[in-house]
Amino acid sequence: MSLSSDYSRIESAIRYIEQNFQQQPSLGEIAGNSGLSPFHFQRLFKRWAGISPKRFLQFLTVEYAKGLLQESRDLLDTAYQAGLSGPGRLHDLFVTIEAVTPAEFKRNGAGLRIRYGFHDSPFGECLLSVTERGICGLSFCPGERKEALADLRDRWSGAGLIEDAMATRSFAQKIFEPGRQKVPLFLKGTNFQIKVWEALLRIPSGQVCCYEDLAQAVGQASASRAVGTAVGSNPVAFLVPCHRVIRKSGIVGNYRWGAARKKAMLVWEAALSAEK
DNA sequence: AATGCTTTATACT
DNA sequence: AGTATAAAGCATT
Repeated sequence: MSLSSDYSRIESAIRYIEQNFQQQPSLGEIAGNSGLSPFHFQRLFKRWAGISPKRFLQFLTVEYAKGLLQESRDLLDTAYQAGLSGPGRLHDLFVTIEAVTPAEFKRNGAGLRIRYGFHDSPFGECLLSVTERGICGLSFCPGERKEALADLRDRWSGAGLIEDAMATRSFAQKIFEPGRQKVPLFLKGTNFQIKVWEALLRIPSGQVCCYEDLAQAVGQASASRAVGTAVGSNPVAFLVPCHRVIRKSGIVGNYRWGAARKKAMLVWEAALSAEK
C-alpha cells in the first residue's frame, strides 16, 4: 500500500474533522466516516505519517497551531542572522534557487525545454516539471491533469513542453524523502514574489509562521495581504513551503490546492519533527 | 478598477 | 465563545 493511495483517506478524514469539529467527533466516528474500522484507521496513520490517530488529531487543533506560531515568532530573523540562508546562502539548505533574469521573464521561457511528468506523492498525484536549470513547477492535480498542465503552459507560454515522466521520476522520488539531498529550483516571478518565496525557504519543516511575520521578513510589515497573494502564486508546491504560512489566529487558512491538503502537509511534517 | 493563501476592529448570535 | 461585516493595506492583472 503506497503513501499516495493512503492520502485520499487522510484527506477525507481531515475534511470530516473540519466539518464536525464543533461536536468533537470521537476516533471511532472519524474512522467510520472514512469507511475504516478503528483498527485500520490506526494502521493508516502509522503508515502514512508514523503517528497514532490521537496525535494526528492533536496536530489539527487551532491551539496546537498557535503554539507553533508562538515558538517561531522570530524564527525568520534568527535563521537569517545565523547566516544560514541570506539571499546568497540558500544553497546551504535543501534547495538551490535560481530566478529567471528580467529578459527571460519577459520572454516567458522562449527557447526553454520543459519536461514534465505525473507522479504519486504522499499528498496525491502531482505534476512535476523541470528544465536543465532546475525544477520549475510542482503542483497537485486532484481533479483534472488537464488543469495542472494548462496552468504550466500558461506560466511558461514560450517554452516547449515535453511529457517525459522518465526524466522527472528521479526528482519526484527525492522530493518527499525526509532527509533529502538538495534539489535545484528554477523560479520565475516578480522581484517581490521571489523575495517572498526566498523567505518561505527559511521556515524549517515542522514549523509555521503567519503572513504578517513573512511581510516583516521581506521588509514590508504592512503588506501581509500582498504577501498572501505572492505566497499563493508559488509555482513549486511543497519544496517552496508555502503551506507553512498560516493565519495569525492559528487558523490554517487557504491553500491553492485545498486547505485539507495544507493541513495534511503540516501534520505530516509535525509528525516527522516530533519523532526526533 | 478589481482581486486576494490577511489583519484588526466592531457588531451580533 | 464563535461568527459575520467593514475597512485598511499593497502587489498584481
